[in-house]
Amino acid sequence: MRLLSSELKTHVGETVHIEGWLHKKRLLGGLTFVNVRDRSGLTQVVIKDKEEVEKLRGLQIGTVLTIDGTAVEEPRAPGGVELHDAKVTVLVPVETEPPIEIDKPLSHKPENLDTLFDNRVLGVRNLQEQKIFKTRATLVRNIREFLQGQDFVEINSPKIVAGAAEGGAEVFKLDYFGQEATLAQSPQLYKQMMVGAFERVYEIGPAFRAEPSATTRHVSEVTMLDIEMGFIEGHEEVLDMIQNMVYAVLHKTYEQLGDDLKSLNAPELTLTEKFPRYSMAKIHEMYQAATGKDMTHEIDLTPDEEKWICAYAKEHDGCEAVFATDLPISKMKFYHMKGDDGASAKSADLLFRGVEIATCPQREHRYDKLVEQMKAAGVDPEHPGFSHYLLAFKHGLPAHGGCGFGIDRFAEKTIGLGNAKEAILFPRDINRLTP
RNA sequence: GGGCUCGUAGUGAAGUUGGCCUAUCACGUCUCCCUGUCACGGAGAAGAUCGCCGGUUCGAAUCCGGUCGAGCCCGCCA
Repeated sequence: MRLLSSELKTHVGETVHIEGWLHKKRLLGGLTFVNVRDRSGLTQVVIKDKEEVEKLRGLQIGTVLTIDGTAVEEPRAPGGVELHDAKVTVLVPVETEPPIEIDKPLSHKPENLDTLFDNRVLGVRNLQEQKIFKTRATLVRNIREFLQGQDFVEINSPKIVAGAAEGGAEVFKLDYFGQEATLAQSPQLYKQMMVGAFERVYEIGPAFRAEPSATTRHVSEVTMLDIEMGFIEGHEEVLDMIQNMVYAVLHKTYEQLGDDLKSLNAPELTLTEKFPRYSMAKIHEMYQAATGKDMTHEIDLTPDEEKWICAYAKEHDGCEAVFATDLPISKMKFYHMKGDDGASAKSADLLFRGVEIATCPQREHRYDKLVEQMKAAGVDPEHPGFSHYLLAFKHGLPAHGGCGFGIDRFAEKTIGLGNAKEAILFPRDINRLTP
């Protein structure tokens, strides 16, 4: 019966059997320490029998083995328990040394992330690297828990779609049994349609962007959290929901994984329950006053402004998350709702630790207005790709809004990494299609 | 798409105003020593035609041209 490393402390004094990977050997002469890795962590095994140690001669990290031994309480051992009188059985011997470090933290210049990604399969055996992906998984789990607690229904929309429904961004085209199809760049239209059924829906899944972007923030296959909620009283209600989610999810994750985050050098969490909100115009103004650089002609925040306003909000408001509200109408898509002033859209970007992680607009839910905005945007409402979309509106959609929220960037910034790709197991960008 | 930068043992880095480079260091690997290590320690060894092609020069990791690969920034966005 196999025990996990985390279970040993409740089996002190017993003869136990563990299975895992050879993670580290330390030969001290008459005494050898062997670390065995399993899904719950490391077990320290103490071997004095020279014949048992010889079984591991020439075998590299990654060797699959079992150990039978006695669990002994030992304050000097990591975790307070170790195995004595160990019998080693090698199941899968590994004689090739790993191409990258497994038993020590990895280090790399940004230029050499390539080595990291090329060897990702083995790199994630590194416990430090694993923490990145366990953190990411915890963030996602906590997001699901929060949204389910708010009566959101998780949906899955198709990723193979007919034509560029949304327009704008570049899409990947593919042959679909003779028809031209594209990979979905967002579940946007589908989640809106589903408001008519469930009021509150969300989806966590891939979105495909064929933009030839090459930055630390962009990949061509991105994991998006899409949220949409109906019967809102106003745009503020959408922002409140997202703010409350981010606040709850980050606090919970920091509580659950505090030690891991610390060892990854993640920044201390600095959040207020209410995230500060500044209009885009106000940010341009404050940025100009602070730096002398005039960005008021920019329709969006520049990356430098995003960093600046986050630093400002942390310093001035004690919060690392901040909303940039009242996005200019020139940035508005046809399904967004115009602001009351007519010059802005009811939309806001959520910025966290220097980067945009979500866009949170209210949608235009009135059929006639929507059709009007589609025409104004050069989108043909008669196009077959939009008939089902409009059907939902014709048969009654309440006021609604939501967000597109980048999971990759959220994980990256939570951990304090320098590149969103580091938070993606197998990133896809202009140059990378494998592994 | 535009701009800038980088390419040196399996891994991470130093060297880049040409000569002291027969290329340095750390990790890893191999051999030996070591009974409480936990980034163990000690002694030794192997491992690099300095991305590739060409040029300048008495002499090139270093300078020039080309080429391939990668990174960062901008645009765009999550």
